[in-house]
Amino acid sequence: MFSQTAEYALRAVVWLAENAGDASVGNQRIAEGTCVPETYLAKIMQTLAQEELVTARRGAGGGFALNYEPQDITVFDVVNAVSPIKRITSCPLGLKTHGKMRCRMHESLDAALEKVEEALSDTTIAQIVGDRSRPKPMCDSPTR
Amino acid sequence: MFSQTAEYALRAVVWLAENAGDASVGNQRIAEGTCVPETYLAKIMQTLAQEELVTARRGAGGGFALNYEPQDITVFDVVNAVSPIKRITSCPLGLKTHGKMRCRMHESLDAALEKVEEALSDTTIAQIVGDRSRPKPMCDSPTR
DNA sequence: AAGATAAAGGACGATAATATCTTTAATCAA
DNA sequence: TTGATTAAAGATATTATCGTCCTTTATCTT
Repeated sequence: MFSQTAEYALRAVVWLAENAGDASVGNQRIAEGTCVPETYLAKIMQTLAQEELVTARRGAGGGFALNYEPQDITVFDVVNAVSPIKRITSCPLGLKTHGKMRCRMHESLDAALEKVEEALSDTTIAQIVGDRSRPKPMCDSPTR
Repeated sequence: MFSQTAEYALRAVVWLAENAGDASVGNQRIAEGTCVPETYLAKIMQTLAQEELVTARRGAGGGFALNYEPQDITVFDVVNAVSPIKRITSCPLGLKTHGKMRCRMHESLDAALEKVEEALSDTTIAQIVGDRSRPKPMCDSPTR
């Protein structure tokens, strides 16, 4: 239901919130900390940078840093940045007889999508990091 | 978010509820009525038959018929039959340190999945067919 | 200015989802 | 029993997603 890419992006953002503070951290270190394939994470971080969830800096001492405070980033923001939830706002069949109106079936599917948006918007990255009652995600290996 | 396969399966089930009554209808006619590629629909109907949402009969006069009354089939039943919603019931990373416990992040994702299940379970096929205030899905072309 | 570091970008593979085609098996009617 | 009809099943093609690799560009340090 949620793409692998979304899972990876979330791990990276949570890891940054937990381990980076304001400093930039290189892709390689984030990949190690989150058990995400390094080269693929590079692509995902690129997208997150384009969507301005993180800022990217090249060169020595460069890397990625969160562009917002963890309490201002929701799970929805991250998921939506890398694999946008496509709401069904009009008939996907493009039928002239339907016009803009959706049939009951697509209305039902879209209602579910709306619930997803709501649910994902309910959790911030800060909440994930701050929840000491639960295990942290990521790797067994030390988070360095 | 929802697969093409799920969309097709829903169209087929709704179409059957609307047009077939108790009679068996061949795959070809269902495909025409729903604008779904015929050969691909055949595969999907096969799955729906295996999941016992429909009954399949071969040979002349054969085809597919709903195995339950439209009011007893929900959108969730259909979606789940062809592309099951995979709930996140334990740490997807398989970390020893997590055990069965999910981190807050995966808990949040799973909460969204739960909402989807609830939302899709709220609508029955009968409701879709019975809603005269909205356009019907499927094709512009005559329904047969 | 020169070299080292790290992201950007493009090209390329691997895998999974979507879609098609062909053969086989079951069922019905004559 | 024969032929027509229709789903089952398996092989194959197409497309999107996931993942890797290599070259280029920007930035920092010396």
